[in-house]
Amino acid sequence: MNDDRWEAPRVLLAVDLVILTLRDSRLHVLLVQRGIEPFLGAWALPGGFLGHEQEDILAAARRELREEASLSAVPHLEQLGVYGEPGRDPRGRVITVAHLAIAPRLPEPTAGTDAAAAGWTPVDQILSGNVTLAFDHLRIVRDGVERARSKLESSALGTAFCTEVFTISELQQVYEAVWGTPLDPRNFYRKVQSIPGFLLEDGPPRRTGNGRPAKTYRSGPRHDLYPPMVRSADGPADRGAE
Amino acid sequence: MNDDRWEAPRVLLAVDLVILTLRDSRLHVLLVQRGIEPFLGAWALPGGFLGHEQEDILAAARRELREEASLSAVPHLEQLGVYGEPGRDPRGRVITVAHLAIAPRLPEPTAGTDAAAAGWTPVDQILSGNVTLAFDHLRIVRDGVERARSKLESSALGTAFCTEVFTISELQQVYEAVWGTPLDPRNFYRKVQSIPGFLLEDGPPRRTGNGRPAKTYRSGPRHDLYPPMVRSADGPADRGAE
DNA sequence: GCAATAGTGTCTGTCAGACAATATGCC
DNA sequence: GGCATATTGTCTGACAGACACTATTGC
Repeated sequence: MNDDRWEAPRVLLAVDLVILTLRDSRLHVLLVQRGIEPFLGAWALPGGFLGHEQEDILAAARRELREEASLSAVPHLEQLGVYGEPGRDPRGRVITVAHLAIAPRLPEPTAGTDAAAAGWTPVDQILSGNVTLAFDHLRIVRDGVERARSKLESSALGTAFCTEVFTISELQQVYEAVWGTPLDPRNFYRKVQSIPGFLLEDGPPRRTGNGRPAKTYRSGPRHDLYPPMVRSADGPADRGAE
Repeated sequence: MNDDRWEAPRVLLAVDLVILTLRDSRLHVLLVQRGIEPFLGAWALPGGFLGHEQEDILAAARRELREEASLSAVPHLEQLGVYGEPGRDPRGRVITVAHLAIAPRLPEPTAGTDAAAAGWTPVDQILSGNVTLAFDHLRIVRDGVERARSKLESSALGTAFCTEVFTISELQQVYEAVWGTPLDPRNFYRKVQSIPGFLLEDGPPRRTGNGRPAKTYRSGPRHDLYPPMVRSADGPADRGAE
């Protein structure tokens, strides 16, 4: 750190949330319509400033999660990164710590204190540029989705999109929605079964809607998957070069 | 964001650097011995407060890299994460943005303005707890090393440890040192060759020390490796569960 | 029976790991 | 030649992707 006699600048610290969920087999993110300046009326990620000087950052994120998504039991929450370009906020130097939250299908949110409206928006709508976001929130959403995609490969994060008890085909729908790729149900079935500690069989081995009832599972103790799930590697072409 | 009339708290913003390099085939990290309170005399990561209110975070990290490691050409620098538990610094609420820097063998550093001493320390000395670090810097080093290990798999980061022109066995030493695993030279040779865009052949196909001269290469245009390098998967046992 | 979904078995190409064999330098 | 390192070739087991087939439900 630096010299003590020199006065270091202070900055405003915010947290923002990329809350992802699945609705009718598509990946959605929670957005709020801003009710205050700046960017009044624009869509933005839910978030807010640190509540008080001693509040923990993760605790602030959880608080916003409760306040803006009325969600008590937090399934998964992790730090995504810091976004703090000077000039990103006209109110002064604001540094925001973005967080990624994964949740099973949540109820339709209601507008909060600073938001004129709130709602689930399909992620592809945002990534394709059809919805414009305030601040640098487009980039944050992009980073959050990419993080979710890659964490699906190496961790049991996919189960966080599901209810506590789920079937393998439900889990498959999660992977298909987040990765945006169709998967072979039979190979998927074999794959997830072969990863030790990923899934635990649940009591009554039946349930479901139309055909043969499926066994039910719950998330196993292993959070880091080994061997990992791998994306089909179909497009080795368009992967980032340079 | 929140209500405008309410006064949001301000925090001190710092950057810290995990600068990794290879010295005699072992992974080292740059540490400085603190010359000021708090933790006077303790070893810590190089870093410092934001220079002025409008300084970009990455620019601040680059500045510290220059100042504390006397390094002009920055080979690789990326954000590692935010560390900001309340109480981690007695001077007040300090949020630090940790960065990961990878460099080829650097000269022995000299003590900077706030540092009584500076030096390269073997990473395993730190991870095994033989060296005690100030603040939460042990955790930051741990996260930085883990990030470097996993990025070696999916990106061309390994070449950032090498000089501009290098041989394949030199690159192999990088992988072995960072991963802490011996690798078969023949399979390694085939593997890196088979990844398109990873390596470019350099002009004079000769050089080296004792046996047959090796072809020389430089880093190719591809930064994301596909297919990825994979760690031998030897220990599926001790991977993190629960 | 038929439709629909769940779950199993088998084949095949690819690839990582083991390791033999060859090439090219220095002494 | 002898040693050391670089580079190529071959074999083998594991595994992902394709896909035929069986099982169990509702109608």
